[in-house]
Amino acid sequence: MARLTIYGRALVDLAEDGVETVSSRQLAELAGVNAAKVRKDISHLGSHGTRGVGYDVDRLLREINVVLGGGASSPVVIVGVGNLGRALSRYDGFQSGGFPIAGLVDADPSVVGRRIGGVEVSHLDDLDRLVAETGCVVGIVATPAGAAQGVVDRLVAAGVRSILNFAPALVEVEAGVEVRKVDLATELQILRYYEHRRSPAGRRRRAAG
Amino acid sequence: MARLTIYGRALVDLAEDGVETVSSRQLAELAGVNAAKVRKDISHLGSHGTRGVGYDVDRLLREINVVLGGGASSPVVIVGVGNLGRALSRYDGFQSGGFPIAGLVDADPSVVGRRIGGVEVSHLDDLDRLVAETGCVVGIVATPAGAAQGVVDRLVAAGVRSILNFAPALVEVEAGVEVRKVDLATELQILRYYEHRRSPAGRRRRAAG
DNA sequence: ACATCAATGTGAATTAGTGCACAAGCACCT
DNA sequence: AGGTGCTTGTGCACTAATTCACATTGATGT
Repeated sequence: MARLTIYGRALVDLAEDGVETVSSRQLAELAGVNAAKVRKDISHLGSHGTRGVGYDVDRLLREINVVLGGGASSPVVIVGVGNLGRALSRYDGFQSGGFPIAGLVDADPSVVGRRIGGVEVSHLDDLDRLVAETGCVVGIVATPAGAAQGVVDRLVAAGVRSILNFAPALVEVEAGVEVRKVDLATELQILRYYEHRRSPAGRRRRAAG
Repeated sequence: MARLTIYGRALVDLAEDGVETVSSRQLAELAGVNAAKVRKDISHLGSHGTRGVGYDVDRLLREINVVLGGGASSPVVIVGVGNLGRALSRYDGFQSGGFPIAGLVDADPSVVGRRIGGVEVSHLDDLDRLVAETGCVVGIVATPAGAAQGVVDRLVAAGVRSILNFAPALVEVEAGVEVRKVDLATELQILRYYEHRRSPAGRRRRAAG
C-alpha cells in the first residue's frame, strides 16, 4: 500500500516536531486523504490508537516500518550506467533510504571497471556472481528500452525478485517477481494531459469524459 | 489516464515495425491489460476502429497524442540542481519526449551561472522572469524535502500549473494546479514491502518456479 | 464516581473500476 | 450476392475502493 509510505513520511515530520500523538483527522490532512481511510489503513496493520486521543506517533511509525520491511537494509544493483543510471548512482536517496548500492552493471565493456559514486562497474555477465555475493534483492533497470526485457530476465535468473524499471518499456516476468515502473516521460505526459484539459487552446473538447 | 501513455508507447513500437493495424487483443497483450479495457479506453477518446480488423495504428497514435497534449512541445524548468537535479538535467528522455529543459534554477549562489547539460543555472529569484520568458508550463522540483513547499509556491506564483515533484515531501497547492509525485524511496519501500510479504522471516528463497 | 468529550474502529452505502459476453458490423471468400 | 470469421462497441454483473455514519471506548474534569 503506497499510502503507508506517505503516512510514514508525515509521521517522521511529526516526530521531528516533537508531536507525541496524532489523530486520524490530522494525519489525513497531512497525507491529503480521507480520515476514515487513514483509520482503516491503520487498523489493517494491527495497530491500535487510543479513542478520544489518537495514535502514538512513535509507535505507529515503528509499526509502519515493520510492515514496510522491518527497517532492514536492502542492497540494490543498478543495471545500465548510461545517462540515467549514472544519475541514479549518484543519488544519495538510496543510501539514506536503506537501499545501499551494492553494485553497478553494464553491458558495455568500455565502462566496466570505471568507478561511479564509489562503486565499480561490473560487466553484465558477472551479474549472477554480484547478486549472489552481495545478497541483492532489488534490481534497478536503467537501460534503453530495447535492452530492458533481457536485463530483467537476467536479474530474475540471478535471483532478484523485486525490480524497479526506469526503462520506457513494458517487461514481463514470471509470477512471484514484483516489477514497479517509473517512467518520467509518462509522468510528464500525464501532466501535459491535465494541462491540455485545462486550456484546450483552440481544441474542442468532446462530450465524453 | 496513465494507460494511454502505455498504449502510445506500444503503438510507436508497432508503427516502427511497420504494422498498419492492431486489434484490441494485441494491444492489450502488449500493454499488459484486459482487451475490453483497451476498447473502452479507446472508445472514450472518440476514435473508431474497424470491426473485424482492428485499429489503424497511425491514426490511433495521432488521436492519443492529441489527447495527451496535441504533440506540442512543453518546456520544463528544473528547480534544484543538487544530486538529483543534475541527474535529471542530463537525462535526455525529457528532450526526446517533447519536454525540453528551458531552465535550471537553484537557491545556492555558488552554482548559479554554472552550465549543466548545456543549460545555465539561474537563481531562484529569477524564476518569475525565466518562466515568463520561456513560457514554461511545467516545473520539476528536485530540491531537498524542506525546500519543496516553498519552491512549489514560487512556481505556482510564477504561473506554472503542472508540477512534477521529486522531493520526498508532500506539498499543497491551490485548486487548478496539478502535482504529480515521483518518489524513488517510496517505490523501493513498496518493493521491499512485497519482498517482506514473500518471506517474512529471514530471506529464504525458493528455487525458480 | 460519573458525566462529558473526542476520536477510534467498523458495518453499510456509495462510488469507481474492471471484466464478461454478446449483438452489430466490416472485410473477405466463394 | 450471401455466407463466414473476426473484431469492435457496450450493456451488465461483479469486484474493489472509498466514504459515510455511528456506536464504542478511553481519557479527563468536577
